[in-house]
Amino acid sequence: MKRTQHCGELRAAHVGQKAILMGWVHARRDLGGIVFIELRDREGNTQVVFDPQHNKPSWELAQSLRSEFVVAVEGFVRKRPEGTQNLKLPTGEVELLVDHLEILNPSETPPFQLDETGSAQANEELRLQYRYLDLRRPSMTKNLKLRHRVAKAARDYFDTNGFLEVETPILFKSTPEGAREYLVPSRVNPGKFYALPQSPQQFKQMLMVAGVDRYFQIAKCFRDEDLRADRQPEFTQIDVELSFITREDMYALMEGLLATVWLAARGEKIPTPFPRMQFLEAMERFGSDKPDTRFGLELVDFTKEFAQSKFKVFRGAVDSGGVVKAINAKGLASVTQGQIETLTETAKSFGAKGLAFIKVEGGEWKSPIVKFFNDEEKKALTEKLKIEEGDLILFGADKRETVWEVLGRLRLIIAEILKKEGKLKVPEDQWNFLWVIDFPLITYNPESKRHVATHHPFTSPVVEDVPLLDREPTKVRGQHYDIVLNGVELGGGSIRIHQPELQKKIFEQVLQIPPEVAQSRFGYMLQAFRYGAPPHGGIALGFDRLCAILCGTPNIRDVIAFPKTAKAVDLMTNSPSEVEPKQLRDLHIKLDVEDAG
RNA sequence: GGGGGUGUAGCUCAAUUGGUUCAGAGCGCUGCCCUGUCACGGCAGAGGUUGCGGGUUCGAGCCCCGUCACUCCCGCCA
Repeated sequence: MKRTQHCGELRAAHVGQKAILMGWVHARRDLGGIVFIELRDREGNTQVVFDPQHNKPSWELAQSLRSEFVVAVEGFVRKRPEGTQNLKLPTGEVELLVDHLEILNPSETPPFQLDETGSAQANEELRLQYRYLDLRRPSMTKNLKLRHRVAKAARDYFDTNGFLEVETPILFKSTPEGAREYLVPSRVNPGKFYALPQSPQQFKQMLMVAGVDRYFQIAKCFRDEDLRADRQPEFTQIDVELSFITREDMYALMEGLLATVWLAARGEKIPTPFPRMQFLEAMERFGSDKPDTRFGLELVDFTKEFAQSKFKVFRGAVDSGGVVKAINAKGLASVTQGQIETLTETAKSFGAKGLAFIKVEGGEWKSPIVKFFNDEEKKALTEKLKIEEGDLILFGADKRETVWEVLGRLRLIIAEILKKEGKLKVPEDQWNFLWVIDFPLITYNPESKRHVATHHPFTSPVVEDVPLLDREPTKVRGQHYDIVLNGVELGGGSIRIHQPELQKKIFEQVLQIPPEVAQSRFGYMLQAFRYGAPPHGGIALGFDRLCAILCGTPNIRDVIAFPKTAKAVDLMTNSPSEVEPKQLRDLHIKLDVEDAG
């Protein structure tokens, strides 16, 4: 038997034709005299009918069918009797009357039910253990398909625009800057290791030196860091690099890509060009470099107003060079003491000394601090925060970075609370794309007491800021850009340094990497740049995150066929696992762990 | 490394303050009945070391300690 159609294909137009379908028994409805089977494959469901008056042997065999049996059915397509059409199914106008049934493979009773209309979904641990069953569920199949369509649209887009897809090595060199790497021991080079790439960054820059001009890759990347709902140890990036471009070229290119992808995946037109926001503005208004601009709750500055305040906490912050900012949590005066405590704890965990607040209730400001405010200060607050009955005002007064961080986090928490209480609507299908630009090239890290690259050390400074590199490196802006969507960092990139002297200066003078270390890690790069490296720049988008957003799930595991748990374990294959002593001997590795197997 | 949540039947969950619903419901599963169902229906039935180990108590699914797994967050992710 050879399959003639898939299970989502038959329509009224096929009525009268012979058809052979193959698939899984999705549901069995045995009415005693007549048996209905809903047959499922990747493309959909079709009702097949076993009628003893039509074909007795098939009907008899159909008694033994159970969930998830794999079967082939041969029969003819007929219109369902009047009144029995199922408008919920695309194939619901017709059914297949079976002449011949073949059980290709029986199935044990699945550990969880695969239908999605009935009982609630099984927990994720079980789903991951039996991922091959979980992926049969139509909602997961839908995610796999959407992911494919996005990848296909991206490939076509890049192809149309003159890009070459080039694969880069998975076995790479260890470069301990940045994320922790997965190491791979080399058998033929005892004691030496490869590392799996955190990204193809250095290779794609070498491809530019190689004259590839326009490169892209849908690239696997690896980071041995702790996981999150939106972070897996191995993940996929849409990786892009071009020669002879400016930032403006990059914005237009990526806007075109995302518009293409949204059209392909969701059939939606998204407006381009995307708005742009400077890093400083994002931090001042939203307390985040990836602001969700779908709702307000913006940070409002009161540094000037409280510079002479009698309230010592605010005045002290201003006197020592800090800022005073506030947000109005509209309608949250109903906040409980417990919630205030939680918010205060959150604020403290991000470096605040406390959390000053005002509840506006019953026409008065209820707050332990309001007695310190004079009329002018109250007036400024009322006007700039548009204070009304029922509002809750939260303050941050500290170093400006601390206030950004604290109020930025509180803003998101408050939005969640307001959403739950129905006081704030954040549309899920509104797409607020945003370029965040003009990041500082260099950030001072107080813990290591040295300057670090905000993005990565290959990012080119803004040309007119280069003279500041020696005197005030943190004032230098980088030619870096992030693409943000609804508060999620979709990706980022930069125009790169292509001059060997400037690159060497960044490594050695600014980032204080010892020359011999810079030479051993990046020497080949500095050398390559001496052989006519074109000006170039690139970007990388988080492909899993992109797909998750398009699928409407907050969890990237839902768009990855075989993801790992929060402890980086694959529950289906039980990896990682112990290895044979011989394997370790071959690799010249001795273990130093308790309970080693 | 730290903090929060969860763990009871194959699955999803319930079980008032520790004590007459000390193990229950729906779905699934098994058997029987049923010729137009599509969340089919009806009848009957099987199925439990309440994650694991300890402790407190006259008595623990519930309280305490430890541990394991999953999950969310912080740190981390150039």
